[in-house]
Amino acid sequence: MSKKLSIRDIGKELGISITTVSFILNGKAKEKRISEALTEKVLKFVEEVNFKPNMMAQGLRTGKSKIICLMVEDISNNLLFAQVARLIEEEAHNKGYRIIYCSTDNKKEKAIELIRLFRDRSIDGYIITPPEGIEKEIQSLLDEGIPVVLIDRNLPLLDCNHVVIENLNSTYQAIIHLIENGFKNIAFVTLDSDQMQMADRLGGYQKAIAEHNLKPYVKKVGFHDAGEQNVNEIASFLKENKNIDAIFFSTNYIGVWGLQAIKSLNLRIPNDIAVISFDDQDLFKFYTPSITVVAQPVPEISSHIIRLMLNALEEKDTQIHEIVLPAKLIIRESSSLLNT
Amino acid sequence: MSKKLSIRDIGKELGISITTVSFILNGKAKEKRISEALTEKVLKFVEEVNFKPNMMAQGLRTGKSKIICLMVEDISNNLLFAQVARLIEEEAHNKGYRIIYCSTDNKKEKAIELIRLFRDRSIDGYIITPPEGIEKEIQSLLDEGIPVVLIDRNLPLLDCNHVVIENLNSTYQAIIHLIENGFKNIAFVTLDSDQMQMADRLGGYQKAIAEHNLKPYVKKVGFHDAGEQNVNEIASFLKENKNIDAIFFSTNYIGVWGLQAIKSLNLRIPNDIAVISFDDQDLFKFYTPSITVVAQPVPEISSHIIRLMLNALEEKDTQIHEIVLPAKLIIRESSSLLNT
DNA sequence: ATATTTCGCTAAATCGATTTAGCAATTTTC
DNA sequence: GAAAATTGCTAAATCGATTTAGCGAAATAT
Repeated sequence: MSKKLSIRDIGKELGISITTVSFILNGKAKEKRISEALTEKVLKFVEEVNFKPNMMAQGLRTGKSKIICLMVEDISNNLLFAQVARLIEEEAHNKGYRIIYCSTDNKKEKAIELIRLFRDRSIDGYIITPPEGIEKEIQSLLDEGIPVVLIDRNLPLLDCNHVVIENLNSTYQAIIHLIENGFKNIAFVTLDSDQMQMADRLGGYQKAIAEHNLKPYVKKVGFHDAGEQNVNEIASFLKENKNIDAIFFSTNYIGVWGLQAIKSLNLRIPNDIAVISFDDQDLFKFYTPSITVVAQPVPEISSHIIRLMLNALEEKDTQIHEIVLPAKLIIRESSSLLNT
Repeated sequence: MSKKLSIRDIGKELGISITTVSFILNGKAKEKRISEALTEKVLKFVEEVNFKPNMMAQGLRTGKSKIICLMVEDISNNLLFAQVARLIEEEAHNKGYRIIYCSTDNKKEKAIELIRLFRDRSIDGYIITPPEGIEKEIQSLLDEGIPVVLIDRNLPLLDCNHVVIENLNSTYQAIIHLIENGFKNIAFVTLDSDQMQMADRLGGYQKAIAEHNLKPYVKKVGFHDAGEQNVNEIASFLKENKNIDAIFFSTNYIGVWGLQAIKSLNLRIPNDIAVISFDDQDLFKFYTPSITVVAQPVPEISSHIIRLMLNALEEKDTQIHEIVLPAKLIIRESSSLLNT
């Protein structure tokens, strides 16, 4: 291949100034009163030689990198994040943006470090699943006018774009579903965390339980470095509360641990214990019996995320948007005795 | 926050030239005979004010973006890719590199388009799961001296770094395991594709079958846009070949389809049909019965990938490396009648 | 004591774009 | 027909780094 072209080469070749070329390429031909004839000539030539402006030079001059940072809990752990990554990718590319990713492991320190790392590198926008306690860092991004979209959970202290689901209500509906199917001693297993989305799911559970004068059974487990230990903890919890006849797992990986715990105790689903988990995945679909889930509308979530981000980047929309999407209860075999 | 510092500000503040600052920051103090006293003073000051050089300016001048492109089949589909993404992330960051990702859907045209898109934007290196037919594009990257590491599969026409697993031998071993457990009519379900890794897996199957004078049963299905159709095709295949007593699925998603097909026919695993799948995942671990798999050593794969890439980028190592790692047969309940 | 080398540092060019300020030529206004 | 406005374009500064070529002072050689 030949050496890379610059805007200077284009100007030289056509016998015009680089200023003119730049104006035309940036769609300012009209505004800058460049004749239509010349405009077309330049565009045609640029197309012909397949000229692409150097991003570094553009970035240096404009201060924009055309890069969006996708900061998730763990790109490999919760399928949700990889799916979002996949779904926002194409639209970003279409608008000339690239996406870098990084994983926080849901740790405050790591998230702060990553934000600091990237903000020195002129990232244009951030899509973040925020751990608790990074409000200050995010606020300072916002103060600089850098678009931020929080996803999966919100930071209530912050006035920031976010895309979340109806955690409280969808959990409430799921518990109601269990209650309507005759279950009385319904447990709720969640993370030991104050994250917004978790608090809301717990809230939905508590609301349903309180409304029906049932006894709450809440078990909190640690974060997911400790899979095996969490399986044991859930098993112990079930052994200590033998009257539990239904159980709700507040995330997909807790659901996986829970199924292991139930298997280890030789309990039958749903006869001995009914099961619902948050988040859908192959394992739940094809488990025997299949597991009822609260499924997040991943495509809708993703399209909202990227739309919010691109609109903010292109300054089409400077308002703050708080998007709350409904989740869907997908009823399978694990949550009703009638089905088996 | 205060405005962003530049190397010029540093120089002004300390009363020295920006040249000196640049030399020191680039570790060329010794080489350029800057006194130790000044070197330390500058480093201390830079640390104090937390100065970070502007990547755009550096990139413009040096032609390096400090960005690696991770081009996979589909970041959300095969967990393998998301895991690799996760595992290479940290080491790349440590060395000052960021990672952008994109998905080819295993389509030649899309891969070519993406490479063209990114090469105009000075990406320093590419980690690619190549679809067939993009040899020319990759060769032209190589010709420009841009490091490329192929992963998951190789392009045999190319002299290029790659990290793959022993597809042929590991499949061979898995089939031998079935044979040793007394299965005689062993089927192999794979993609309708000539990709290297698939060809090798088929080769391993054929070798084992031929060595034991067994009858081969090979079924090829389409790519994974058509999940339901593929389930049906596998089911039909099994109905047409009722004497099949064991089946090997050559990727994880084919494995998932296969399990659905087997379930739809009400066949019991392993009594009616033994099962082994390539690639491990939760579904196989926790399925009832648990599924024997050929598991890829994802951490080893990932560390080789990023090491090859970083060494090539830092020009520590200009040799081409062809890394072939062993995979591991994880024997579970689905592949032996003795276990049940 | 002078010529040469070494030391310690810097001025200025450069990468490739954007953008401000402004220049001739032409057209309009009165 | 002269002044004013518009048209169509460009020169040059700028973003913030790297890097080449080189300068004056001090150290060493002769």
